[in-house]
This record gives sequence, structure tokens and C-alpha cells, in this order.
Amino acid sequence: MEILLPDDHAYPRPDIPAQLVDGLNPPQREAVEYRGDALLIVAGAGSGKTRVLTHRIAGLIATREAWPSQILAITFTNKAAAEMRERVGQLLGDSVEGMWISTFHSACVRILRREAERFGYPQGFTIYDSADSKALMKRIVKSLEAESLGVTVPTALNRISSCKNELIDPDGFARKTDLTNPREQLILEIYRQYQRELQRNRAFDFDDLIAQTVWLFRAHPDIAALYQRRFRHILVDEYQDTNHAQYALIRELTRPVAAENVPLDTRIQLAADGSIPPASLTVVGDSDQSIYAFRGADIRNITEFERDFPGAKTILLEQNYRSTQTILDAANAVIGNNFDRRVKNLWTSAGSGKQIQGYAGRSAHDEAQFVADEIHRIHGTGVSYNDMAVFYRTNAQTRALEEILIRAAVPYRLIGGTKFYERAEVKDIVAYLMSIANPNDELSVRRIINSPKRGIGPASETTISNYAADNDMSFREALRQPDAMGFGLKIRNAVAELAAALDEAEASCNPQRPTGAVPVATMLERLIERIGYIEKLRATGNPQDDARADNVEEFVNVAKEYDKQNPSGNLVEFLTEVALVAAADDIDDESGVVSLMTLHTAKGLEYDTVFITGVEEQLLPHKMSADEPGGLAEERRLFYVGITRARKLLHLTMAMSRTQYGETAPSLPSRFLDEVPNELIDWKQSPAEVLSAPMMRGGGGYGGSSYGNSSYGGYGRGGGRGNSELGVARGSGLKQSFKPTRGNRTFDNQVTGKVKDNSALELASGDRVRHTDFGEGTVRAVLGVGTKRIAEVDFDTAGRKKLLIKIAPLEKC
DNA sequence: CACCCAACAATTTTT
DNA sequence: TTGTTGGGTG
Repeated sequence: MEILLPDDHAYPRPDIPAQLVDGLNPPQREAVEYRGDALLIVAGAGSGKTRVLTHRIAGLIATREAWPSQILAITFTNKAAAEMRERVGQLLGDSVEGMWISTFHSACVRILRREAERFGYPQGFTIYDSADSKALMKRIVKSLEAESLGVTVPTALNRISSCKNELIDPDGFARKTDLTNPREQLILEIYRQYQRELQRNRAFDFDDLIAQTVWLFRAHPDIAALYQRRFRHILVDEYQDTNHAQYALIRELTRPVAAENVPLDTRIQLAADGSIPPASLTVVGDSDQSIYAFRGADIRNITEFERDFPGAKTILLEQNYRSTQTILDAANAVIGNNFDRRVKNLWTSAGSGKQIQGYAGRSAHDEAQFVADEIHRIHGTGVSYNDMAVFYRTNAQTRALEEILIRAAVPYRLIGGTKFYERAEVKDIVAYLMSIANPNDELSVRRIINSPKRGIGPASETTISNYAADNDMSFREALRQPDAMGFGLKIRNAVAELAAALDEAEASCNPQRPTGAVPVATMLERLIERIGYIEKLRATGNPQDDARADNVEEFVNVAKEYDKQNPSGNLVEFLTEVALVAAADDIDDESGVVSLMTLHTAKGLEYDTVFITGVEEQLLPHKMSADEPGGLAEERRLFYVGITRARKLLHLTMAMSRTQYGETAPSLPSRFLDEVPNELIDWKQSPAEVLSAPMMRGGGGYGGSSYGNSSYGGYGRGGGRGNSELGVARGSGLKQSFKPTRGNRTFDNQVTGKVKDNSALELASGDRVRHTDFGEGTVRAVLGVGTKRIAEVDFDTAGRKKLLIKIAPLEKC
């Protein structure tokens, strides 16, 4: 496609309001002002890319080069989208309203719902999350006895997911793969059945959302033209993490519109042949932060951008506005070990700042205790908990961290992990809503048919399913005719009642009804009331069920909040939002707590103080990456992402032994630690120190001495194999007995808090206490009330700690 | 049909 | 170590 205006005419644009370019450095400014078909902004970590993007958008609007509705901005998470919307809003006011600022997934859902009739789906089609896909796949794998050929549920899901990310449908797969291989044949059959089931349930999985949109555009050029005409300026953030399907989507959207698809009344300036020129494309990314290859992200999308979009302009942003030079030096040194990359060097004018803090614990709990102590110390210097974050490679690492943080009364929040929406009870309620929004979604109806318990077991379920198939109706429709299936009275009634409850709920959210649709939350509350979901949970007297009931109530609150934010919203939109929330989305900046998350979720975020934990061989780099091509380089980028999140103070910690699946094994410092220049790290306790003083006692090992004076190995008494003497306390429950305090403080084998309840313990300043791990000490202060009482204790050997009295293994002495 | 227990497997990162 | 699945019993 011809570029309409030659480069030197297009740039610079003098008419962009000064406040949009003032204060930008030269490359930033150029990135805001450049005009042309394609622009690649290579934005190093912390180089102000969000600022550039928002100002660029605002510039397009302010100069009247574009209407708000002609802007499509794609981000990686909803949170990033919300932030961008907010910041563009600050620059422009109400004009943001008409823009599409969203994730790939939400943008695609929006398109798919609009065009649903064109491919025979209801507008309220269901979106299956990974758990739903898994459940579906389980059934298929089982029915085909695929496991006997070594095709497990995760393998099958992975294969299909990569197919979709590559835009390969079952037929395409059949063409590409070696069908003489029975295993491949089996996977093809699984893929076929899986897609058939999705289709039958009128559902899409996550990967479908992108792939089906691309296929829709390719099959219906007129639909594609609609969006090609509409979006004149497309901006994509985190471009290095796009997969092939996402890339193809962008390509579809940036095609010129052929003359025959141009309506007569268009206000867009046409090319000479009557076609509409392609939309302008701006992508922002950093190949050093590409960490999603495992789910199909193709780094070549960014490295070959200039080839894909001839005439593209590239701008490099290397000045960092986030971190100290020390942190950047570490980051640069680490990433420099990846060859085959465009060299980029982050720099700052902010000064070198504090040294990186290193700590090698003897166990994961020891490591966690260091984290807890540091958090307290730093909080004491006036840093808010909000501004601190703890990162780890695998979710399994949270256990030890949580145990210690709870005990140490550090307020924290887990980001991601077992998410709220993945809890069984919440999924149940969502399944109710999906059943209502999409009656064809058999999977969801089946999920809730006996939840809460109604006495409808697997046998009855199969009967209904068969009846539905025989009579050519949906599963949900069949529920309305329980009399025809030869059930006993009890089951008949139960089924009829469920059908009626669903029908009533469905009717209440129909906008066509005389009194109008009822808000989502109201409908939901009535439904829960009618089926007695919460009531039945509360009745069991089981505290876990109580917690479940709380979660359901919390979900109702989510619905209420949604209604408040979206007065004209509806059930389908609510479900869309629920289906597409990501881990990073629920970070609340005001919550006043420390954030815990995986290195992956940390991408795009920043904190004053950062802890990267578990910097060990086998963990970071993770052992699974070893035999994947490019695996090590990706792990390194992950570490790099973690480092560059820190603004002022970075901690790198590890444990010299780690317990996994109940087995404790020694661990080695990560090779990445060697890549950080020595002089940048201040080891509070180095791996060597741990090894040379293996039998430390009391608080000697960490904490206490490690902060000042230190005396490693000084009085380490031989004898006692680490935890052998701990055999005691384990299950014994109450009062946590007296365990010899001289033990070294490995926490392995330690009970976690649930078994004991110290809430009755009364402490006052000056009391002498004994702690299972820290030995004896003097209470300095007691803060808080009730179950949240915190004791600040000066331990004789372990230093000063804050402890949550309720669950600390603490007693008076 | 619901519940309990025993055996068993599985453990990277996530839109 | 944890969670899940399967079989057997009430």
C-alpha cells in the first residue's frame, strides 16, 4: 500500500498540542508525533511507553486526525486497559468513551457477539475457561480411552491450544500431521470431537476467541471490512507476546478495504482506486520481555516487524525512568547473556541507589522469614506495604511464604494462583448464570444439576441426556419434561424445580418483559435464595462450607458492583467480564498490602521494593525449561522482567534446601546469580555462609545476626540433624507443646498455624516469651485488638520480630 | 444416591 | 504434601 504522505511531510506534526509533547525525551516525542502506516516502538522496561501510547492517542484526537471511535488499542490485561483508558481520559475527557481500549480477548468477544448470527451462534454464547475446557476434554479422553496411547488431558489440551494459536483447524491438522502415527490420528479425532462439543454447547474456549475471529474475517470479507473501515488507528501493547493468531488478527484489521466493500457515504479519504487505505499500526514491545513462548507467543512478530510492514519506522526508548542504575546494571548484565538479540542498554539519570540485597536461607521458610523481616524493616522506614511485592517462579512456592507472612503479621495478598473465579462454589454460581444465558450449554447445566445436592446422580443425568438426544432437544429443555423419563417422584420433583428456577431467572432478565429486566444481582440473589445454595452451605456447620458461602456472597457483591458500574448492562456482558478477568486485574493499588505473584504476572507492574525468591537452579531457570529450545533464554528474560520491576530496592533470595512433594532436597544458587556483577549484591547471608555453618543454632542462622554483627558458625553446635528432633510437635495439635528451642530454625515439619489457636494468650510489654523457632525473648509492645493482636518481641538471639499472636507458636515462660 | 476411605497421581509459567 | 479418583458400603 502506498503511504499517503511522504515521511518528511508527515513528521513532525506541529499541530499536536504542546502539553502532549512537553517533558518527553526526544525519542518519546518522536514516537508521539510520527505519522505513517506502521510504527514500532521498542520500549525497554520502564521507559515510559504507556505515556507515549496515551499521548499518541490523545494527539490523534486533538489534531482531529481521528475520531475516538476510530481508535483500537490492545493491551495485555484488563488492568492495563483500564489504566490506559484512565490516562487517556485525563488527557481528553469524555472522548475516551468511544474508543476500544481492551485486551485481544475482550475485543474479539465484542466482535463475535455482534456478529454471532453470521456463524449460527446465539449472541449469548458461553466462554469456557481452562477448567471448563479441561472438564470437557476429560470426557472425550475417557470415551476414546486415549490415555492408553499416552494422550493425557493436558497433552491433548496443549496440542489443540497450539493448533488454534497457529490457526490450524482440525482439517488443517489432518493435512499437516503424520496420520500413519496412531497417536496423531487419535489427537485429530480428539480435536474434532472437542470442537464438535464446543459447537454443540455454543461455547468458545479462550483460544477460539482469537482464532474464530480471524476465521470469521477471512470467511466474510464484508464483516472484516466493517472493522477495517472503522478502526483507522490500531495500537498494540506488549507486542512481543502476541501469538500467530493475534498477529493474523492484526494483519486482517490492517488490510486495505477493497473498493467493492466501501459504502458510498464513507467519510474516509479514498485511495486512487476507490479503496480505503489500511489503518495505521503502532506496536510497542520489548523482545527482552518476551516470556510467553510456552503459550505460543512468537518473538518473531516483533523482530520481523519491519519485514512484515515495509516502510515501518522503528523508535528505540532506552532511557529508564523507573529504577536505580544499580538495578539497571544488574538487568543489563543478566540479559546480556542472551545472544541473538538487538542490543539495548537501559540507563537512568536517577543515580546508582542502594545495593541489591542477597540472602540465602537454609530452607524455604528461612528464606520467607527473611522476606518478612525485611518487609517489616522497610515498612518501618515509611514505605507502604503497597509498594512492595514478592515474586516467585512457581505457585507452589507460596505455601512457605504464606505460612511465614501470616505468622509475622505481614498483610499480603496473593495475586493469581487459585483464583476467586476458579473456586468450585463460584464456578457453580457462574455455571447457573451460563445455563441461563445460553440454554445450549450442556456442560454448565450438567455442572449444576446436582449442586446443591438434589438427589440427581450420574444415572439420572445420563437418562436426561439420552432423552434430550432422542428427542432432539437441548439438555436444559429436557429438564422441563421430567415426567417423561420414568423417574421416581423425588427426582421428578427435583428436576422440575430446577427447570422452573432456571426459567424464572431467565424470564426475569429478559428486557422484553413488562416491567423490564431485573438487574443481574437481583436475579442472582433470587435464584440463590430459591435453590438454597448459601443456606445449605451454612447449614453443614463445616467452617470450610462457611467460607464457601462467604465466597458466594462475595460473588453476589461482584454482581452488584457490576450493576452499579453498568446500569444498562446485562447478564451476557457480566459473564463476559467474569470470564476474562486475569490474575493481574485484581491488584488494588490502595489496599495497603504486600503483593505476592509469579514472575509472569509481574510483567507490566512496578514496585519500590521487590523480592525475587527462589533464585535457584531447577526453579529459576525452571527444570522444565532445560530441554525446550530457547527455554533457558526465556527463563533469563523472566528473571530480567522480575529485576526491572523494582524501582529502588531489589532483593534476590534463595533457599539452600527446598521441600517439594514432601521430599526435601538441597538446592544450588541459580546460574543467573553469577551473571549479576558481584559488587552489586550485598549478601546478608551468602550461600557459602550457609554451607560453611550448617548446624547453626537459635537465631544465629539468619535474622538476628545477619542484620548486623553476624557470627556465622561461631557457636554452631554439632549434633542434631536439622529437623530430626522436631518429630515431636507434628500432629499433636493443641498448645504446641514445648519443643526444645535450641533447635536450629529450620521450619521443615512445622505445623502451619491451623492447628493451634493462641488467641487467648494475653501478653504485655515486658513479658518473657518462648517461640518455637526463635527461642526466648522479651515482649516490647502489643498492637491491635482481638484476633489481630500483634506482639513485637525482641528475641535474645533472633532479633526483633513482629508476630501475630493468634497463630504464632508462642508461649509465656 | 451419598458418603467414606484408600489408592493414586502429579506437580511451570496463563489470556 | 496435596488433591483427585475410584471402589465399596450404608
